[in-house]
Amino acid sequence: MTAAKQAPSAATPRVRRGIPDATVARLPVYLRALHSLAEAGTSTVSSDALAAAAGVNSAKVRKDLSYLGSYGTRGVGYDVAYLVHQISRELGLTQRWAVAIVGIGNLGHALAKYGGFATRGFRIAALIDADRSRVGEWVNGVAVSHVDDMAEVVAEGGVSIGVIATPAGVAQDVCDRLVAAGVTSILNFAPTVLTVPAGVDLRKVDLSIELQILSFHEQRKATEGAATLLEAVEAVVS
Amino acid sequence: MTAAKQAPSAATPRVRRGIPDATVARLPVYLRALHSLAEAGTSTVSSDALAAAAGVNSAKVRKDLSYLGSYGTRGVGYDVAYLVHQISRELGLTQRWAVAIVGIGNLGHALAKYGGFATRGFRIAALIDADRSRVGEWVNGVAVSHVDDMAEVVAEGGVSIGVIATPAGVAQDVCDRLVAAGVTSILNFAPTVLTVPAGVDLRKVDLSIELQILSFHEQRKATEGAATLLEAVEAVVS
DNA sequence: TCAACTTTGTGCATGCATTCACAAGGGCCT
DNA sequence: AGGCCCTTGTGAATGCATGCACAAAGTTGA
Repeated sequence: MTAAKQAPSAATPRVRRGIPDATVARLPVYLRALHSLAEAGTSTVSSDALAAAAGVNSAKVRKDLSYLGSYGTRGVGYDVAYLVHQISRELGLTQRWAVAIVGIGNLGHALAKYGGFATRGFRIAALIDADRSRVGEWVNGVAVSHVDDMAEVVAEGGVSIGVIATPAGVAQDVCDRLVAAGVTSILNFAPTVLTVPAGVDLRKVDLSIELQILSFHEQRKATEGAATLLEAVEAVVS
Repeated sequence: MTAAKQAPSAATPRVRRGIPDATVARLPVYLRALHSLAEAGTSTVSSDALAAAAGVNSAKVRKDLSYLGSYGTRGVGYDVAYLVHQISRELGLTQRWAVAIVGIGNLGHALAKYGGFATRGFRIAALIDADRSRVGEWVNGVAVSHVDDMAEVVAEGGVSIGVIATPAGVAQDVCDRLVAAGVTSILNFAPTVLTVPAGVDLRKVDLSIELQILSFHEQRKATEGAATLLEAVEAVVS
């Protein structure tokens, strides 16, 4: 069989998955909106309605969904349940990923108790901390393990995703240990830049950066009145 | 004076601030790296070194910084202290913004105790919850107020930034109340799509979405071996 | 059966972001 | 003083994302 890329005329099932990052980032939003619609008893949804629920443009919804395949019906819309299934499958949520949370401070506690993980396809398989006085404590039905036992805990739990909620100073060390233990995806909450070997995915959530971005726009708004006035004057004068 | 845009030949100070969003999002990362460098006693840094510390490309650093002005010295690099000052000013961090956190559950507690806000230019001016049994509780030196008193608390504290850490169901209502009270920037942690009037900035942090994106890449990795093998075979055959 | 209506899927144009590559500029050493 | 070396700042090219606009396709009603 020749490569489908060069010969798309043949009725080959699909060329190859090349879903853009921006689309992947929006699929969970659609998924949540679809779950809401399903609970409300809606069985069919148009791209317009889904776009409104997800807070985006309807053309974007259609283009995003078209990357998954042609799952809509023209003149009708998309079947909610079927679309939930397809997006879940594409995101890999049909299996339950085991997650380890490292750093059981305020944020780690909050994450451990956060219901949103369990309800989607994630299972908190391990809680890990460096403080021995915290080891053995139970949070949300999971016992806290010591960081020195990370390798065993990760292996036993089949953990593939690690969440770092430690102070910045130890985050890279924790990250290295997670990778050494076999974790291949990391979500970092520590306010520091981490480096990981190729093949390991890394995402970061930085609370303080989000506020600083808001600060920028807030300041811009404060000076906006004067600035737009100035621009208007310049436009008239020139 | 004619508009500088049409006549850049004149020695006008600066055209007008048009800093790209992508650059604004990276400035806090540079700022943090620069703080580290300053603490380590470094007084001058090249775009290469800063890029390494921030985890990005050096061309990107130079282009980002060039939007702020020409603050570097050719052949030498950037003065760390001066750059910290310029970025802070650009981000509006020379003033302390007052922040209100709404929803003092696990996440709200964690945010209230998070030191990263206070050390950068933010002051937690109010903690707000709907649960009357929680009102009056002190968290990190701030008393919890009831949501019905939001307008007064926001006005007294001069709050311009609101953080929503409530359950999804009440997030839009809380958001509306914040806006009515005069808040013009909102950071939403609730897993739901919020709508705000024009003139109000909205950013969201969604823990579960981040995990789902990791899940996508994790699944892709799992099937990658087979896929690349298939592609290799196709390439040879064609 | 056919026409009118609705909604998908996508080609295309536009704009934004990234990255390369290099000229311009400034310090340092002889 | 002058040349060498280093680093910035930026034009230009490429790639990615967005959103318009419309043909293709399917449904509904007469």
